[in-house]
Amino acid sequence: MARQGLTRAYIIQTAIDMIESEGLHSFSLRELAGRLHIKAASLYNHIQSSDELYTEIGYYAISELKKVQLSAIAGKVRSEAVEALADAYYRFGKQRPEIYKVILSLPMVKNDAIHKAGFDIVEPIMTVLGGYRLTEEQKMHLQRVFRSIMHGFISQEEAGCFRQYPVGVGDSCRMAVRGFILLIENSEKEAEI
Amino acid sequence: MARQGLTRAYIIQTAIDMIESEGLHSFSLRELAGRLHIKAASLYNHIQSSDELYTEIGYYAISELKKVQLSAIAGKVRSEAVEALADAYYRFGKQRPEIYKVILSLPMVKNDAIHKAGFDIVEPIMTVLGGYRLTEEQKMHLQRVFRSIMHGFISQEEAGCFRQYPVGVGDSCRMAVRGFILLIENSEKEAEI
DNA sequence: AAGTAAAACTAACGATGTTAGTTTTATTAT
DNA sequence: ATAATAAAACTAACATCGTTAGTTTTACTT
Repeated sequence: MARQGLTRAYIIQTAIDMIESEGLHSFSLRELAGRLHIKAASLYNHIQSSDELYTEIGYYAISELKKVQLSAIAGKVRSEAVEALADAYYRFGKQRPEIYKVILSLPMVKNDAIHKAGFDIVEPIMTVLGGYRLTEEQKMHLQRVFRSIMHGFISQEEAGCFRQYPVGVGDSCRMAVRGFILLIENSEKEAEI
Repeated sequence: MARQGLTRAYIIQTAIDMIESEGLHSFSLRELAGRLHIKAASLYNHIQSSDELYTEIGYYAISELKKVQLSAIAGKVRSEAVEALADAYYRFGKQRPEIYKVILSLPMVKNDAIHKAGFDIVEPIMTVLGGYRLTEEQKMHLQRVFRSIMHGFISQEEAGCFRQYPVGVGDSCRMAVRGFILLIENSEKEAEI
């Protein structure tokens, strides 16, 4: 039964839907095939391997994350932009944790297209940092600091590492962002000398 | 062949050695059993499940991480202690990445003993923060900020997310710690008012 | 109407964690 | 020293996983 209308894009989207609704850990090629009313082996007519599928899903996640970040900083600059960016990042990780996890599983070692994805991750924060008077080297460092803070909060909260104390994690995160802004402003002063 | 001298502790230690030397992803109960010269099914005379084994390994990793942190801050206070703590944390994650990964896979949802492990993770940074004039709530937030920064750097560098720019990741991390210290000092001023 | 290529199928392989039931060993009690 | 017991090994099997090989069916092209 060579069914028509079963495209690669549709398969990937179905996989994304399943991962978002039922979790990454319970996802398998056989479940995906079942949802598409085909056998698992038939998937290999559309994809080369499960790695390839996860890579595609990772690309999707990165582009979604980039999208919410760019729309969050639209029309904003400096500290206001930083706060909006952080808020968008945090909300994405909290609202779509399963898809977010896929990003990290991306084999960044690989070549070609992954390079592009790497810049998609970096672009929003680099744009915001462009609003400050900083050297290129400072921007490279600060971009990493921002991503570390945000990823640290998201992944640890998701893992349940932040349950110990009765204070809101969102508040903790905003405090971290305040510290990050302090660091940017401090770096700006150093750059002026 | 009911071999003598095959204790639960020895099995766990063997698993740790294997994970550290050959990586978490290539570890399996059958490989572990092979190294111990028994069959995989026989492992179940000593452990209840692979989850239990990973939990034990996670406890080990947490205690090791706590150890290096506590020895790093011995005799130090305030910013010097923060920097030493961060340095020890970063080095641990970099030198023992496979074991570090197990910590996060710990099912923090669970009850009882995991609670203790949670406090082992928090204790060193809370000790250092004790050297500042901060409210309890500030300490709770700042402890999370510290852990997020450190975990963010370690896990993203390990995942290869920091390959884009030709500046040292260690330098980026030290910059983040400087920002964290700025945030602490800033919080201290607010607490005094 | 015949040919071709895409896309489905069945069947199987090796690996994973795990369980049930059996046999061996080491220690304890008689 | 011998018999009983409990611990710890065994074999065999199950379901699930990703994946491959080879076959059959479908839909489009000539």
